[in-house]
Amino acid sequence: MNKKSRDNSKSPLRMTRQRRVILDELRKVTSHPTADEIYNMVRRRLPGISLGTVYRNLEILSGNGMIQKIESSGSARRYDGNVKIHYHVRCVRCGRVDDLPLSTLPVLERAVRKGCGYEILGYSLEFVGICPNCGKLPKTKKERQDKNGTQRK
Amino acid sequence: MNKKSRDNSKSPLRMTRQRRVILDELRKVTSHPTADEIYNMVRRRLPGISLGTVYRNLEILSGNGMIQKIESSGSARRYDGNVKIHYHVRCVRCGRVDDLPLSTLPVLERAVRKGCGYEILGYSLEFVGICPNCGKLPKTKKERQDKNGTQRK
DNA sequence: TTTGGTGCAAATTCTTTGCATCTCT
DNA sequence: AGAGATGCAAAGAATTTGCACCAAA
Repeated sequence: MNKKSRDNSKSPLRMTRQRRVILDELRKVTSHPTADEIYNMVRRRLPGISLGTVYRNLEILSGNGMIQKIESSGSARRYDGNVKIHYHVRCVRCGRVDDLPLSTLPVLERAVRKGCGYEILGYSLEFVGICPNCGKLPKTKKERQDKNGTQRK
Repeated sequence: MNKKSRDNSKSPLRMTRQRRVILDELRKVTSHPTADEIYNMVRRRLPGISLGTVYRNLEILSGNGMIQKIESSGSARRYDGNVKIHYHVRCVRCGRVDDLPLSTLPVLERAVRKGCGYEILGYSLEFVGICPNCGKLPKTKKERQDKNGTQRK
């Protein structure tokens, strides 16, 4: 984790065709695709690419701050070509992730830095809800069963 | 799996020995164990229990609001016997999760409910940092490579 | 009794890796 | 040239599930 600015022990990022196309495809959409979805998007342009390469590149690109990893509620990891700080809502039914029009948020970290013993690096915040599409559908079997689920709020 | 309060279509939760012991063990600790760790804790009392049963019960218990699921940063799911609302810090190095002495937090949801199209159910918030133990150790190989990582803050 | 629960093992899903071969810079 | 990247396939880790038998209520 760190810095391009201060780490000169690293070679520069090599821009292979695969890497360029992955980055390009990811920047074209706002759908926060999973690795597999990206694989399929990229495959239209580079039929021979492998899923492993997609995973490796997503890891490298996010490691370099060129894309953003969105990992949370137990489901498949998603990626975001938009690196600016912003927040997401995840649909508990279909897993879809959307951006939130939330400009600023209170500095949560300050409240935490006091005596918890950890060196706080940041926080991850994600809203959960039901997307417009799923809102129209009846509840899933699992939801009917679930009285409470992961505690939220 | 389900309702006690408002859903009368469901049978009440049957308290099997396995379920009772899992709940009991989980309530004894504050370490936010993973399913596998819970499996090992429970096994000391019920040597014949299977991991599948542990998973099934953790799912049912959290579905009934009797325990809390903590799922986030891509690593193994963890469980918390403390159902009261509180927040966690996760160590980015060792994955350990601790409670945070954070009393209240601003009502984040209000800011979001406006036009995002979702029916907001809540949010999940987790702090990330380096725990006291890991703070003493040198960086991992992975950390040295990672110039940025999942965007946070 | 009867309905849900259990143990076991196999199956899934998502992600990572070893290795021989290529290819950017 | 040579570090780093790729494709392929196999390996992993975490979690879920089918099924025949068992046990709470």
